Amino acid sequence: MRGTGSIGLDSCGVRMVDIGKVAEVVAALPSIDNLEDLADAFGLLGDQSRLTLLVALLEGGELCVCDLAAATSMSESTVSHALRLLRAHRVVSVSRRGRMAYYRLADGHVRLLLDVGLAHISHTAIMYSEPGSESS
Amino acid sequence: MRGTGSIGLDSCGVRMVDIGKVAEVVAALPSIDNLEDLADAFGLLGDQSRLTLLVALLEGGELCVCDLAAATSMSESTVSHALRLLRAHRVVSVSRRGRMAYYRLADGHVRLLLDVGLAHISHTAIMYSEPGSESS
DNA sequence: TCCTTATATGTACATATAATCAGATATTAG
DNA sequence: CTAATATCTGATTATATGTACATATAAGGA
Repeated sequence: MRGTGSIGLDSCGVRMVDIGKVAEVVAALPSIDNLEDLADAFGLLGDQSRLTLLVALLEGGELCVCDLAAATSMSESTVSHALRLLRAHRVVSVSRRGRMAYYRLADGHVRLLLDVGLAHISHTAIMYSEPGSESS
Repeated sequence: MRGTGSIGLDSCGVRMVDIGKVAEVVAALPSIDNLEDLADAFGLLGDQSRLTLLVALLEGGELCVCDLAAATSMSESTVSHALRLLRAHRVVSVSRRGRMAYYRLADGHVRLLLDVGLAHISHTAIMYSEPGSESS
């Protein structure tokens, strides 16, 4: 069921070229919820302030708010707001000792994504991959 | 130079608790430009429409605009706009054959990030990792 | 208790972003 | 050339998002 090349309409009138392939892709797509969650996670990493804080935590292991602010040249308020969001999404976790709050990465996913991302930007610039023989 | 625990101010009056660690983190942080690029890349994946299109391309290999629209239940215009952004950032590439435009993933980085992300959402939910002994 | 420190929060504002619609471009067929 | 098809683009609008400022909470020290 591939490469039919047929042009057709589904029952709702949606135009398609390769009906078989579309069906294949639809079947392979994750659920809307999963895609939403994943987009959400990527979105959290898609802001420079938050990403910088996370990388700082990746490097430093555990840092208090004011050290995070110092290390990233951000205001403590900005840092606190960003951490609140990250906290809400369980990306970082806090240990309160005395009047300080020490943050660290709490999420294995994000740690891996950060590693993958950092590994590639350190390879100088962008690396384009060959088209790749895709598949059925 | 770790765990000094000293509280101090730098020459510009920035408050810090662990000066040594802050210096360490600052030294280890990627350049602003790199962080910007990385945040940018994550940001592209941080939208459900774009992410869905990219996953569709990851599964389908190469699809024309109308098939992408059909597979993702989005309007062709929305798809086209999203693809334009992705094209501008070299995340996808086009082959125009006749009056059709066939898109595919063009960027090895993104493919890897998608794989990592998808692998983890398929592991049901979130996996928390242990704190990790931070370093030096 | 009062004052200072460390962090958290609310609100407002300014900017950015994405979806939609209408129209433009480009390609093929007749 | 004209008509039809596939994709692209621009403008508008609605919503989301990041940031700054002011204030609130909470802890420790005098």
